[in-house]
Amino acid sequence: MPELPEVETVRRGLAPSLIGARIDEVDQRRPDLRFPFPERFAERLCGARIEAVNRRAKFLVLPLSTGEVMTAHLGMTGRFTLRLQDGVVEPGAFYLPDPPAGHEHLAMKLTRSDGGQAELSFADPRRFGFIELFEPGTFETTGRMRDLGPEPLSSAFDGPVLRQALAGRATPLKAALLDQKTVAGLGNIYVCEALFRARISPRRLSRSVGPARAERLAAAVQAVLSEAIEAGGSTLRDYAGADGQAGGFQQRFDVYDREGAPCRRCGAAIKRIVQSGRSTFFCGLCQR
DNA sequence: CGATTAACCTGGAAGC
DNA sequence: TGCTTCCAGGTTAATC
Repeated sequence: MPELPEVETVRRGLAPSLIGARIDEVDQRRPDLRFPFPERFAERLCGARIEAVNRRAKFLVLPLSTGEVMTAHLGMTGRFTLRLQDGVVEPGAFYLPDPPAGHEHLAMKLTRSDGGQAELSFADPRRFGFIELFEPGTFETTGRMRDLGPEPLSSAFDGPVLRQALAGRATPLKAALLDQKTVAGLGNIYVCEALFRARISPRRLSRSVGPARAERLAAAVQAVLSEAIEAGGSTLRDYAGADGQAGGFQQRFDVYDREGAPCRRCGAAIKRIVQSGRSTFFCGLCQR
């Protein structure tokens, strides 16, 4: 389901109920998702409090009172559902309707910071998602986290940084931007949309991006991600925000899933090609 | 070494 | 109404 804006939307929805909550019970219903659950997973979580609900790239990041850090990646179809018990639902509290039957792989009982009870579950039909636990002090320097590129919406990302990350690479821009080492958090939708806004061809070789194009592209990445977050993400199939509401950004796609439709800028038909085994949508006239 | 492809899974939509 | 094929927001192991 998710690229950076969708994960950020989920983060914002979950945070009010999860921050300060204590994990009372963990019901792990299978040994693995995309990867095995962490060793002694339930044991390490029970009794811990969730100290913050953060995001890094497409990962939700939950620092715990034990010093360990839990991370969750939603893969393509992962979804968190929060059920609040009777009597503690407040106006504005959120609730997700039932997740896909038969695919709730994890459920945790929580006591919220206000004393109310809640259940947080993770459902994922395709099981491309995964949940990990980092021992104290090892988050950001271990495993998958270590190799992530800069956060696109942080001051660590700009035109020169992007140009440097692309320098010398023979791969098409589309593939380079999907690579989480180049910049962290983009996926198929927002790569297509950012390239359109920057008027750069997805087939252009990364090493041919000069200072001007790098500047346009970095700005386009930041603009499209910011606008998508503002709209609550994009809802195509499985994804809904933490409050169960569909995102709205899919209404504003310029190119993604618009094969044959007129380019909003020049009117030419939007093209679809396959790169790295995935669909790329672009305007063959506007994007060079 | 870097760059491309195949594989991991399920379900929904489209085609016959 | 089936049955088959294709496709999907991601990551990574294997292969060039």
